[in-house]
Amino acid sequence: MSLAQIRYFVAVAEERNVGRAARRLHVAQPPISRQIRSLEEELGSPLFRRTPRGMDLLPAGEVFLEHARGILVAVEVATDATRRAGS
Amino acid sequence: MSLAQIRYFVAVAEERNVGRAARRLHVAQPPISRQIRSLEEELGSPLFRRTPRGMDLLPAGEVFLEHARGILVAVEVATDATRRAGS
DNA sequence: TGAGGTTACGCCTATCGTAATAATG
DNA sequence: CATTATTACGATAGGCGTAACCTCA
Repeated sequence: MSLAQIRYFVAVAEERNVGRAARRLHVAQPPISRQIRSLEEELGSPLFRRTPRGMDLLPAGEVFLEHARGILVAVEVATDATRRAGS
Repeated sequence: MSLAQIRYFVAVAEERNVGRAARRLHVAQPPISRQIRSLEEELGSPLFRRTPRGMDLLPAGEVFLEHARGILVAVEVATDATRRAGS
């Protein structure tokens, strides 16, 4: 698992659409699609249901989403606190 | 910043020695040394003081260490909770 | 049949390991 | 001068983007 995968996941979960997530993150769709699949494989279960209109969060995805947001915030907090401590 | 960098950092901080951290993580010393330096550059300040006997945590390093442990735990918790939810 | 997700494929960057080098008490 | 960290360097793997393809209401 990587922080990029977590960021991609959160964007897709919030946009419910890979293409919009890609534009928001300034990357192409395929990297997002691949990283989401890789994350699902690592976690052992699908996080989204694919529909012709986009991506619907499954229950496992909802669980991961809450934790994922916390991880990204924790990284920011760690960065800021360390930068402050180093000045 | 990557989760690998955070794991490398925690190992070095706990072992106070790059070589021991490397053995513990089953990688060679140079990757650890490089990733620590890269992390320090990203955070804008050194995290360790280099001595001929190893690595001493600086104040900024102590700050980062506490946050870093929390991030790694959060990743584990997120993984376990999601695996459970998907079963 | 159109909107959106996925696969194929080639490139390119990042990371690794081995070996050589530096630094310091 | 021994111990430890770092730099050099070549090899490999992982990630990205473009283009082609699939899927389903």
